Amino acid sequence: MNKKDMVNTMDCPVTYALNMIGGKWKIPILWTLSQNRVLRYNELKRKLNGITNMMLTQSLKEMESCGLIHREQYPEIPPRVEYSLTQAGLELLPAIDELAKWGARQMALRHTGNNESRSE
Amino acid sequence: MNKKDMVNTMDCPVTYALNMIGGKWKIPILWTLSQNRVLRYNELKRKLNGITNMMLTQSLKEMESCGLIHREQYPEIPPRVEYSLTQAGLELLPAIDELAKWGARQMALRHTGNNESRSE
DNA sequence: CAGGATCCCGCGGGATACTG
DNA sequence: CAGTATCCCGCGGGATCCTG
Repeated sequence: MNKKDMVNTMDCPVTYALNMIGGKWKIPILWTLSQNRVLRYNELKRKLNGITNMMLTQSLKEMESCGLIHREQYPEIPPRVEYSLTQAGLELLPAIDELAKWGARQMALRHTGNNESRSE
Repeated sequence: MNKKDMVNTMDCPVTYALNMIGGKWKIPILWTLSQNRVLRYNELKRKLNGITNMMLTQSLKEMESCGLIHREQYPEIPPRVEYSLTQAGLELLPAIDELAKWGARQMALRHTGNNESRSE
């Protein structure tokens, strides 16, 4: 997520964070990597159903240069590249977990039929 | 955030959540409302520097129909409309807070010069 | 296997003007 | 004051093919 979405990066840590993990695939990638300590390129691709090479490569690169993801390349043939979360990436998980818990609660309320309550 | 970004809504609560709060302005709006119990349309607009009427109105509508935001309209003249967070909206704040804390930490590390550490 | 290069389209979202 | 209505552009991201 660059340029036009860099709204108030400087004044808001939330926006700053979203600039790193925004976009269609980054959170799914983080999530997938959090459930499998380390994954190869094609493993990751298979688990992220529907992602294209371009988007996967690009997302990984951006998150790598943000320090969220670690890329380990082995000089073998055929090539083998393994991706994992860095410390910063791991520290992001609690936030994503909170989101997940909230989402799960909302989904539950949805088909319980119970929603819409006021705060005042 | 609709259509093309509805990736795996059904299988992932995180994606489900992001479908509600995705887009350029929704989190800033939630954030702003969380710091001012209740705000009128133009107050909100002034605090969200740079947002257009269209985006503000549209974001508010979507979040209202998601049950995140409560809209109270007073039959006065000139019109007066007040926005506040619903219970569901309030419950979202911990997640946003986690993001904020993480973002703040990263920003700090940034100009400390210290970044990039491995998880393994 | 792990990507790179190109082409292309849709829609998210900005600017501007108007209204009850 | 609190929105609507229109026009328009850019880029996020898909599809497809190519390569070390």
